[in-house]
Amino acid sequence: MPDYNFYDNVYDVVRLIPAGRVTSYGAIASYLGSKQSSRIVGYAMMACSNANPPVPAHRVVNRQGMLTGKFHFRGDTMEQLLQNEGIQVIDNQVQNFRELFWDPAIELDL
DNA sequence: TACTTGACAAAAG
DNA sequence: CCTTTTGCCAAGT
Repeated sequence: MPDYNFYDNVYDVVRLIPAGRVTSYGAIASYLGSKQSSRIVGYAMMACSNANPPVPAHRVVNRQGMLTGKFHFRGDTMEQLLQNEGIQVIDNQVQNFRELFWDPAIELDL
């Protein structure tokens, strides 16, 4: 059971993201220990649809606050989900991203 | 085992 | 602000 996979680690962090907040792939990767693994985080998100329980991938965006993976969603779009949590999204971009940013390395750790 | 792909990030023009 | 290039790591073929 203690099979520590990179994916599970990512899912765990993403699930800890509070509603109304967003984070970046790099922040998660950095929290896991390797900021350069940011791509792997996105890769894990691609398979998040197969994860149980499902992770709030809509709260994970790139460093620009842009909804890069909105096309990978099925049914509801990221903007819909984010706006439902009170996040303003315009042109596939999170407004006030700087304020809504949630860094696990700062919020969780320490 | 080697090559390709990818929901990224940072730097350069 | 935008596009292009480079690096980086894991998974799939």
